[in-house]
Amino acid sequence: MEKQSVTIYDVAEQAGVSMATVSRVVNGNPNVKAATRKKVMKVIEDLDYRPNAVARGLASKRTTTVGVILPDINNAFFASLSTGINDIALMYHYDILLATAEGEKDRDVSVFQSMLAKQVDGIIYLGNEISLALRQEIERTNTPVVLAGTQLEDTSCASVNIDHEAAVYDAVSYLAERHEKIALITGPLTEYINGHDLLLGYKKALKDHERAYSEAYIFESHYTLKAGEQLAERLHNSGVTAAFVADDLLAVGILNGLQDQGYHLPEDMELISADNTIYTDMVRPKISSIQHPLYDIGAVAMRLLTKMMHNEEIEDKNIILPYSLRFKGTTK
Amino acid sequence: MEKQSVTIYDVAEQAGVSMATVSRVVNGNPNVKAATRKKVMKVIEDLDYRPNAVARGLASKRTTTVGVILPDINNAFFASLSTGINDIALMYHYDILLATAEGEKDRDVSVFQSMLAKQVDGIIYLGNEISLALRQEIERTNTPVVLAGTQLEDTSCASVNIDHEAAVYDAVSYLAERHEKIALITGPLTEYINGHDLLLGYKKALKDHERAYSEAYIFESHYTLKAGEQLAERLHNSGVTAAFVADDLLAVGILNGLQDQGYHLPEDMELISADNTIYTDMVRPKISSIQHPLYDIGAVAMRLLTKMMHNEEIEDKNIILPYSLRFKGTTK
DNA sequence: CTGAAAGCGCTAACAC
DNA sequence: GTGTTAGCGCTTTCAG
Repeated sequence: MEKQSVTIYDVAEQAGVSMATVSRVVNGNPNVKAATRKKVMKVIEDLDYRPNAVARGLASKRTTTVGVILPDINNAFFASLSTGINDIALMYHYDILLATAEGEKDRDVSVFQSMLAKQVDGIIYLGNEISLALRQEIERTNTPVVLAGTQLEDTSCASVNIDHEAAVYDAVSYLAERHEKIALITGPLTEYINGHDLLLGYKKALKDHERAYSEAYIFESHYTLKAGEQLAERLHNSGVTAAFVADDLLAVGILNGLQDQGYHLPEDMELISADNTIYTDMVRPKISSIQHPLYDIGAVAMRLLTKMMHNEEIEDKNIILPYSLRFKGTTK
Repeated sequence: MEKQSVTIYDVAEQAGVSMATVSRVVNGNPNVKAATRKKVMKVIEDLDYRPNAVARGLASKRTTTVGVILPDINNAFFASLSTGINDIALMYHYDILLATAEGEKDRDVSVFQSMLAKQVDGIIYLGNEISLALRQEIERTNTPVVLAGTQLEDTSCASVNIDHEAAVYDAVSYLAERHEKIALITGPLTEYINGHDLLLGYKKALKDHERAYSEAYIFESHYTLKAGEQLAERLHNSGVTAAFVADDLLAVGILNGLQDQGYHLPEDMELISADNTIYTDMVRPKISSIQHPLYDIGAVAMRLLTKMMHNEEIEDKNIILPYSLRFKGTTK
């Protein structure tokens, strides 16, 4: 084991300077004579010195690491967000400590605490929901936190978001021009977004277009292919002729379920889904969808976080990004 | 800013014991009298003491963090692998430092080095390819590294893998029972797996079934929907009546491209794809596919890594996991 | 079972 | 410009 790793002290000795000088060179501090710098660099090269980031973190109280908490990697929605985060993090030279928050209860809190223990410089939390316990943790810490894609009534915590209510409103309004009975198909209604934002936008759109609201048109499901396929028949039997689906994967399931039973879209049913992920382009007809700027949400969230970590001035810490509607094959 | 974080020293003082004892309590060291432990725990609770993992890492030389390097988060293939890694990491209480290796040249090496600098206890590298430069880095370090889903001729580095050659052989053999002209559709042939393993298995299957090999049946493409759609026409015109496609997304594109032009599967063309990701179940007909145990690869890789990190005995450090064929709608 | 003390490798005043 | 000197918060011998 020739792994007696070389330290800043070894470099200093070999170069005939002090540790402080080596540190300056390593950190690009300009207060070093060019000749000295060159000499030190040479030794660093020769000895193949690699600074220990842990020691540096302890001494400087900054780890250049940010924590990212998300519900599930296996989800194109969050993967897109992550990509935005990753690109900006790279740009600002932050590494990413990643963790998933799903699983047993309070996993989110323990994950959050574990990240604080590792002294991350900031945390981005992705997810539809945020528990009360976690909210309290966020308030307790001084570590900057940005919520991305997470709805929150109070605006005390920095966030980057989508206006779900307005998006649903637009989508349902579009459908209401031609349909009487329009379904709202969501995930668990106990989740804030499904039960609140979406429902609000949906009801408002119905009202503004003088369409009747009925609980029979609300379908609570899960974000899986299978759930969609199973729901299809029931959906059609309910008499609705159009639907807004809160998740792309679920929408694909519904589309397939309907088609497997011989129905045609958009003739028999108009469909608008939620995220315009690649899923919507993989099926035929392609699914019309709201397009949220997923990548941008991640990128903007990370950018916001860097500002907070560097104590820069922030004009607005609750950002709402615009969306658009993509009309493809499942709408007329 | 009431953030003068409480240290182990504060706890020791308040509890009237030494730092060492607090450390023992925190680390579950049994050599502490029950009464003392209780007293210390109480103070920890009262002061809301949270150990600083960075300091701990510096002192103990273990960070309980593993690095995971992958090409792209936006890829169901790697997302599945990551899930396996994540679950096992969680089980062994390791956190994950995640980084993507795509982008400019030698990004893989700089990412790798950056992880070493952060003193990760081990690294898992996911990806089809591995550069020579990175290979050298891996050899230089004492930090355990496991390659997952990465082909490598020499077996010096621990790895968990798929037998691509055999899988392709089986798939093509199956098609060869009914077809004369069978295409091989891959990503860039410069990549080891595409240009070597797949090609070998493909040729062997053709030979064993006395089917002619022709370069005209080899299609080099990219792993995107669009590439597949664009390839469809050309594929059909080439005269082949069956194809093995090395990537699911690409396969979906081809399926759609063919169907958009009025062809029917499997009548006009039999298709077998590579990874049996959810994509293959989202389209109609569902795509027949090789099923690699993606989750398991990740899980086994992480398990292997834990063994290496804990210096446990390892029977075989080059693991090959079995695959199976899933016959769905694009084969007869 | 518990305490004292020596670092882990680096940064950050503060002198010179 | 450069060196000196304290720590950062914790683990870990080594005594007792």
